[in-house]
Amino acid sequence: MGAARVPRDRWVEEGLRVLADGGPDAVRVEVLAKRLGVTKGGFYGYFADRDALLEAMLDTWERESTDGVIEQVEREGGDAKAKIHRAGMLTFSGDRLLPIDLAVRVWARRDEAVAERLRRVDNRRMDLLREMIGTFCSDPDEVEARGLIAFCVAIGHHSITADHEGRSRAEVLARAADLLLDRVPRK
Amino acid sequence: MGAARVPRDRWVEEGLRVLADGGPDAVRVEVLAKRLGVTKGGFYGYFADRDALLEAMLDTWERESTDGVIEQVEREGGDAKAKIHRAGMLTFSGDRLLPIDLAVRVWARRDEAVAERLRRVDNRRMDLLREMIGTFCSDPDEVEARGLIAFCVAIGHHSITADHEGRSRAEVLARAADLLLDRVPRK
DNA sequence: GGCGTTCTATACGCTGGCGTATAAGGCGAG
DNA sequence: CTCGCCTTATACGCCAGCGTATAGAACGCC
Repeated sequence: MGAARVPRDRWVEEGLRVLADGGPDAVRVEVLAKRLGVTKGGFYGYFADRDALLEAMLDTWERESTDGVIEQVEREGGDAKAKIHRAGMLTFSGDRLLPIDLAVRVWARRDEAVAERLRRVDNRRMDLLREMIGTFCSDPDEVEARGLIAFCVAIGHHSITADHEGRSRAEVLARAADLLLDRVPRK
Repeated sequence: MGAARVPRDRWVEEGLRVLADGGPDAVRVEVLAKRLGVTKGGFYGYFADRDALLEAMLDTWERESTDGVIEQVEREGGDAKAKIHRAGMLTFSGDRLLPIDLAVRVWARRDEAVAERLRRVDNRRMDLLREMIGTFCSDPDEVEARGLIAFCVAIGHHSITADHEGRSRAEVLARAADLLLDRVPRK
């Protein structure tokens, strides 16, 4: 037959796709096999068991979400607002990383090892936000508060289904970015 | 034997508990039965099938999250910031509603019927935020932006695992609330 | 073209979960 | 006390998914 010669990476990739819109419980070996047009025969040549696949998926996600995004943001320049916006776009737009991120967040609530990875990733993101916001805001407590708010909006707005009385979500978000990321006069 | 006489409500309640920390896939009839110290024998007297239970769970959640919270907020008084804070505490603190809310949000991403319910709930919450914020902010676009931000923070910060360089999460959130919910001079 | 490596197909036993059928138990009304 | 109803226990057939074993096909190298 076809003998698709499905390499290890494609199992991981397809696993992440299924994770993204079904959660970890949906990542079933035979389901992935069917989606790859193959039986599970070859799977156990790459992975000891299902858990090994989940580990590999998390490895890939962690690498892409941190080094991948940060490198790309630093490579191109721009001011703080531009960098934050670009990091947000890379991580939380696109159909790839965002749904995986949300799935991992839920997953972390019931798996300490996943929570540990997420903590590493989130801390690196907060570091970036702190640095960026620090360029236009001098009070460290306010920097922290704005950073957390920006982070919450970036990941939270995708889960909120409310409407905005005629405005588009993008319009409301643009206004929100202005409030958060532009210099504001002392109170 | 025991004849625990487990009523319909306890199946729903236990279902919500399991949903909260395992997602809809974890809501298994026999798992609930074991947790209730009973076999699944009686389950099919109350519910046609597993889906009927999930429906009932969503009914209960929707009612508690909207009318329940809103009534309680309006009953006691207070200014806008106090009301928002109280609504936030009722919905997103406590160990009951918050985890269910997060689980439903993820669930909604792959089930249109759930998404529809969530939209109803979120819109009622946004209505409340709009009304409250409108008491100290006159620009409707800014009201909308602040409302969305507050909503995002309320549900999002629970999923973010970053640390804050010595500060506690509560301290950072308090500062964030100041930024969002206090009157700020015109730019 | 042969040969080993690498991936694939198929079949198996096992567990857990669904929904049904049937029998047995407790409880309240009379 | 007894009858009938309501709930539970048990047993069943079914299917999906895991992990293993074994044999066959394709490709790369010589």
